[in-house]
Amino acid sequence: MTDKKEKILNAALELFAQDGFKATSTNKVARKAGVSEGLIFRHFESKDGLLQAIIQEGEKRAKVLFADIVLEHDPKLVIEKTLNILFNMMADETAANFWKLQHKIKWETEQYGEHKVEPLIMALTNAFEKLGVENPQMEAKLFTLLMDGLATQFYLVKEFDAHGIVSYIKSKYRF
Amino acid sequence: MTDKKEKILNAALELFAQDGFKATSTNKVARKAGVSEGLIFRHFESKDGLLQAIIQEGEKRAKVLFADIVLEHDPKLVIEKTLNILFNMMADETAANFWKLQHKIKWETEQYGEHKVEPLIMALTNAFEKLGVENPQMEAKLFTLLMDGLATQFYLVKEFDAHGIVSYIKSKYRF
DNA sequence: TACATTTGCAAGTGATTACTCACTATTAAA
DNA sequence: TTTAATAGTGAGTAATCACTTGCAAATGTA
Repeated sequence: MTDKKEKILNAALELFAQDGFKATSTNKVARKAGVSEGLIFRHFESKDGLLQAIIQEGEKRAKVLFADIVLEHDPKLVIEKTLNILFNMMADETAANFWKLQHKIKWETEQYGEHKVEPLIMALTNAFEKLGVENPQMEAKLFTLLMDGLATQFYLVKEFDAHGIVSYIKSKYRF
Repeated sequence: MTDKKEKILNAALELFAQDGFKATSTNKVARKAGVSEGLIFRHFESKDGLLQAIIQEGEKRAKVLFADIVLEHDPKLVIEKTLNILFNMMADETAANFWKLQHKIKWETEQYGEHKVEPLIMALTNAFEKLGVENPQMEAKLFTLLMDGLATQFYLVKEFDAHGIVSYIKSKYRF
């Protein structure tokens, strides 16, 4: 990975997350990265290729994030850690852009990527079962619904009180 | 409202909801509507004006939908009717496109439109209070979170079991 | 009828789009 | 040191973009 290639990725990530994929021109990306426009196509073939590279990196990060949860034995911690994903998304500006883009792009491409969430649903189902919940699978699905709503409002609602809501949810799920 | 003006609105609604606002060219809209491209600008001034016209129509529909809930006295019915909004969004193809666009456009413009949801949150808060919930305001906010998650998965997850999830939620909120 | 307004179209406009191409600079093995 | 591959540039390209203009047809109104 050359220096300029990484600069392209970073610039693209920020612009795609801010303005959207379609609304961001390759010219803009090149200027922000301090690079000739042609270099984008040398490295990524097409504008879509550039997006795919960013999304792939996102999948990697998601796997790392989910792995810690899937391996967790304590059901209460599975739930808590899942909710903490939201705070992980706020960690720093790069991370924030990263996850914002992942959510944003879902609506632009209309692809949710069910397979990515599947292991998380399994882990949650297992956790709820251990906790004696009547319908653990439904409860797990409901929980992912909540996470989606959380992300939506976190990114789109001004002055959204993430900490307040999350700690309220945690108190509700404290068995 | 002339016949052709309405055809433009319908074509634009469908295309914007399917492919997104930025990704849809005025040329495409005109061709789908069976109309000259110039006519779009005669009636709506700009591409953005066309979008605004559609969104305004959406706000009207939202008001009608919410009014029925806000005026409801029975707290259980407030909750049930709120959840039923999802089924209202599935009523017919036009309605589906309408609400899909409203959700999609949130991410493209990054504006959630808090003020629109405010009366619904008030109604829900009131309902939860009547039902003796400890923290009715938080519970109401949590409920809108759920509704956002519901919409997200309804539009983006293939084979999403809307009826199953909604009836599960209803059973959870049956006090 | 006469006149004014609205509705509509076809053929433009300059700007911007994603992408290509011919070429040079740098790096790294042989 | 020669050779080959990779990294990088800058000036193109045709196509598409939102939008304008001039003029004709339809419609309302007195």
